[in-house]
Amino acid sequence: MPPIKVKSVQGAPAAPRQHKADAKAAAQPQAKPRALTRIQREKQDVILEAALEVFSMHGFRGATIDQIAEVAGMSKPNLLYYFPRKEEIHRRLMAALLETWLAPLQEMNADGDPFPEIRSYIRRKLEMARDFPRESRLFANEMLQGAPRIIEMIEVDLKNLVDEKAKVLLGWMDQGKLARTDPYHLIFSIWAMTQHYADFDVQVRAVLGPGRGGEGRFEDAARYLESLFLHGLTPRTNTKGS
Amino acid sequence: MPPIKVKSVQGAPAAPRQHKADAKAAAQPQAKPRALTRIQREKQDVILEAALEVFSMHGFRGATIDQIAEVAGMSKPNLLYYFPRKEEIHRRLMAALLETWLAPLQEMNADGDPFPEIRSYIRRKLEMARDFPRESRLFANEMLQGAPRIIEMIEVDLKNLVDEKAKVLLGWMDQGKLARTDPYHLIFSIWAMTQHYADFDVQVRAVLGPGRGGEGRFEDAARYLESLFLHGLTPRTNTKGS
DNA sequence: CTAACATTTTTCCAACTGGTCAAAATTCCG
DNA sequence: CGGAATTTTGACCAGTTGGAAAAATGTTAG
Repeated sequence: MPPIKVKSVQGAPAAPRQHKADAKAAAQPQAKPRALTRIQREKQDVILEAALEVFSMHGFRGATIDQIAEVAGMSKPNLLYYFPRKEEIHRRLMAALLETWLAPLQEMNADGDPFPEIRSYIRRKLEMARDFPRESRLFANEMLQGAPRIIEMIEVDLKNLVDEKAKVLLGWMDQGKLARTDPYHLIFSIWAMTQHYADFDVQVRAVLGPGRGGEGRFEDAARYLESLFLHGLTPRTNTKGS
Repeated sequence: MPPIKVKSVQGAPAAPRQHKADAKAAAQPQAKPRALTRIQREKQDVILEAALEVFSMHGFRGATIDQIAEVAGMSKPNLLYYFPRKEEIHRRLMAALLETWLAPLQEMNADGDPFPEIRSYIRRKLEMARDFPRESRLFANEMLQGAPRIIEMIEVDLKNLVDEKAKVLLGWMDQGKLARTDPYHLIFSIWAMTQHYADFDVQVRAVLGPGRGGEGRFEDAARYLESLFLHGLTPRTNTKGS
């Protein structure tokens, strides 16, 4: 599983509070947003990075602005200069996350063959669990709370995407290229297993122990999942494959 | 999947703060714990139930005593009469939870045949996801935070149990009754998929939509998982099984 | 260099947090 | 019933929380 390049969690700009710039020169019909400065871009990134760290561990309510500010290496009021409220930070994080999160599924291609496609989808998701565990936990935290801040995106964007890919899977089944099962639960199972290695990482490492819980665990997981999805657990005596 | 009976989350007693009973009659070498009264048992149950609700949604730090007290229908000081601190409530919840959580795996029997055993393990876990989603989320929340309060139980009790069951699986593989794969990741995959239906329930329901997201979703999941674990996704033209 | 703007710090606040305490209300039991 | 023990309440507290205001300091284009 070679290194992959996925942009870290970072979304569209949101200029810092325009101070009391609205009081003076009210002549302008719209306050011109005035492109972000270098410092703004940098600091916002630092803050989002710190917020990812904290939110992903403690959830929205369990995270405090002070803590995020400390991790970001700045004072709380300074942080609040860039993001006027806690919710705003979280929103930015979630918006960027969702894009990143859906990308692997989008890549699943109807013109390809099911097994290579599913195999590489699993690989990509597993790489994300390995390389972006905090993003994974941020997502999981939001889900555990009932997804209050992203429910409509789940119900619309995600649902549409899954519906579309479920049709692709059904198409493959009709062509006899894939066992006939529930395409939705098929997708869920891939999500579940790959998320697991990020979200329950402590447990995975503790159970595997120091010997097998090292970096190799993702390779082992990938191999296991491939064989599970390919043949299940039924023993095959004629083991002649590569 | 018929209804199952698993005791709700409730652990060993922990007598309420003995007031300032220690000041008077210091003659006694050990203060006799004095069995719990009816009210104590009842109220503690009510509190634990409320705490389960709140902790499972917001995690330890995100939950507040006031909120738990409100859900439990009592005042905060009254709640604190039964559990002197927040951590105590959480501990009780976790202790009871772990027992309940490990039970299904313990039941997996080396003398049985692998497929019926694995099949019913999956069923039991899925039933727990359906019937005790809050317990599942409580567990997930603790994991997401790095399991600070139960790490040693994970590293000892859980690890031992899994090591033992991994040997059972390996035994089956040696007998040619089960495909040769990684037994640890096999167990992880069952955990992952079944937890998913409790922890990511919002997502599952939203994606399945009102039509298929109803009660039947657990039956569908059970059927899908059975066929996945049995044969994987490879199409079988000679569909002659029952 | 300097005015205009961007950034940072200091100070402050009201609401909320986990938790205490004594007094009042209730329950229990002989 | 009556007294002892248990349970509940209301007032309170120190520390934390999200956030506001304004003053102080940097930065940069003209």
